[in-house]
Amino acid sequence: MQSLTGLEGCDFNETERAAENTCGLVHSCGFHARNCICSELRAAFNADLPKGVNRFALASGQEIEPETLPNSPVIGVLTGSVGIVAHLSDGRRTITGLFFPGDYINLASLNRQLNGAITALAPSAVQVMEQPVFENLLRLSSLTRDHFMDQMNSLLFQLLDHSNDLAKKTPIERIAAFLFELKNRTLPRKSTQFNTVAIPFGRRDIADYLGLQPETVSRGFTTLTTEGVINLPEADLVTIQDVHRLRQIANGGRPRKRGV
Amino acid sequence: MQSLTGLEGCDFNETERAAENTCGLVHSCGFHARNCICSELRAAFNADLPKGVNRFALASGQEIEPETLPNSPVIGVLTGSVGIVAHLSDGRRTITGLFFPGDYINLASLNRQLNGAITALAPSAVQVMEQPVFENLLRLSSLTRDHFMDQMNSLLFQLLDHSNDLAKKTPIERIAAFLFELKNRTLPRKSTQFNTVAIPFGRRDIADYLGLQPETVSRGFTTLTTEGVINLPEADLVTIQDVHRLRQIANGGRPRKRGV
DNA sequence: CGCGCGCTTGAGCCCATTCAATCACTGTGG
DNA sequence: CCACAGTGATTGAATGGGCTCAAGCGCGCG
Repeated sequence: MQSLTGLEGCDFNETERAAENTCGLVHSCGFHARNCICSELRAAFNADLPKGVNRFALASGQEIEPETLPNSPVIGVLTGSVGIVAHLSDGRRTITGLFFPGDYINLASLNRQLNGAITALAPSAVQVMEQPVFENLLRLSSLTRDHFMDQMNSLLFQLLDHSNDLAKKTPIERIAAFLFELKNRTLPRKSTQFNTVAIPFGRRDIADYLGLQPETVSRGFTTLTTEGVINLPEADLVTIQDVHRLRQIANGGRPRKRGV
Repeated sequence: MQSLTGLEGCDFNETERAAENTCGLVHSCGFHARNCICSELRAAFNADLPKGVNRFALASGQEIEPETLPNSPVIGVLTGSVGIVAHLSDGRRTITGLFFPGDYINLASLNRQLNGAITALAPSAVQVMEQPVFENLLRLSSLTRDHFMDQMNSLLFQLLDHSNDLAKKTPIERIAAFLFELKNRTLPRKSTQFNTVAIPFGRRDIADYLGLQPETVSRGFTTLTTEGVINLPEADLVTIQDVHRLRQIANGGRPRKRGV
């Protein structure tokens, strides 16, 4: 586990980050998308960070090889963005899954293993729960059970939608859909406006997530900008000018060949 | 629910189909991929088909609109192949998810809804469990809980792999990967040989699942055939001649541009 | 048989990729 | 303070591959 830098306590700024959490607790459990289960964790184990639960700060680009983790744990994302990065034999890179604060990755699977490395796409913090602890928590708290089922199902539907994007959408449509995905999945920062989406990582990662080349992503953004659908004051900040049109595009409003 | 044809009992040939199930029971629960939970269902409710659990036969192409089902049920696939079919505004068609006997689709999600229609890609049979019944079953049987968690996680990893296929693989690579997916996910029929894969639906559906055009799929199959990697004695039957090479291809061994 | 349907094969054309250059920005050291 | 390299985003030009349109073929069915 040399790639993991253990934290003495938590050296990422918790109070600053707490604002990003729905639950608002300083000691976030990482599972705070809808229902916060911090209190459940505390009630079950009488501690905010019981034995078998550890937190790590990950630098941008830092990887966790699933095989190196003990007890096939559950990994919760606290802050930042985490992706599952797979490589083909000739080096092509794909981000198959995207995880934001509140999402979790369950590495416990009897019959199937995860392809790819868990990679921080931006400075991130994760919480690693060893499988026995996790199972205990599930057994003790029905609220947690429900939350997890829901969260898992939600992620599943998300992936189905993403498959839809990758399968038949044109580059611009994919980008439009991606913006909505970000809007839905990431919590809006207080400082930003309504229709503003912060893009949490670079063009290359966007491209690898959308099945495109970085250049194509760049071109897509400029096209959407010149058409007045979006604005990008900075490379990692998008303001949506015409939500209706953008939604139209995301839903197939920009086919390859204009219908004859 | 006019699109559903209710069954008086079960008019699909159970004894014939039972051979396809791991559990081998005549009354298959539809959740028999690894562990059979038929006995759990029976123990919990004292019946093979408790109230709130119904079976339906679906003709090829027949759809179930998720919205028309009561109590956001859990749907288990008993026989055949079921897909989630989504359409873009201009008619482009995508099969975002693929479900085989033993898989299930959980429509209970508080925060997110399923995009697309549940569609039988071949003559199929499904089991619809209303949510309350399902929850009861989960509550009563820890074995079922474990099985479901595992099944869900497995499906999730499957989808991640599929995203990898769609994002960066060339058509031929996708087809190769698809063959392995079929090989892994569908139970081999007794009558067939070792390295034989039965393709359970047509080119169009394959194309919509792999994000290609039917013509491209066809071309891909012929290319693989002429290269001696596979044989296709019939349009829906593939025998793998060179497993090693096919795996190589599925893993990125056929880039767009041969390395200069 | 004729018809329909689905799979296969062929020809031409967009358009995303590829290769390459430029630009914007950051941090480092002289 | 500027020069410099390094990184990432953007823009440009040319290519090739998958899509589109279309025809041919094989098979089951009325």
